[in-house]
Amino acid sequence: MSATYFPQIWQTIQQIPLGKVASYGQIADLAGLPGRARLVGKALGVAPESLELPWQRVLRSNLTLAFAEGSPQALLQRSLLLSEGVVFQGKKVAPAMRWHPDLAELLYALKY
DNA sequence: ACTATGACTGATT
DNA sequence: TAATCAGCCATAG
Repeated sequence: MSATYFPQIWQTIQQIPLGKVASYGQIADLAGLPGRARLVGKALGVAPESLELPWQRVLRSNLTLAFAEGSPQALLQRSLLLSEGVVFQGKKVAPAMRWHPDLAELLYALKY
């Protein structure tokens, strides 16, 4: 019972639709791991690149990027999001871009 | 066993 | 709006 959680987290992140964003805590909740937002960050950090996770769609609960402003990673994330149509309001992503998953559909998708 | 450390949060000030 | 604080909990050393 430890890194066993990672696949579940990765799968949940895969469900984030193009042009939408979710917070670390939200992913943790959806993955059945309430209160483990930090674990989500960890899981992303160690995720195999072959999974091609939409990591850029995961940000803080206040809709800001988790990486330091101006850092290479933050710049990349920002451009990736912009390229898929995500709208920014200053440093934050527009609230309307948040992902509101249908629980039934999500659980169905995660069965596989 | 203990401490430090996060791609975090929510409440409080 | 912004800074602080206290929880959070799996990992690493």
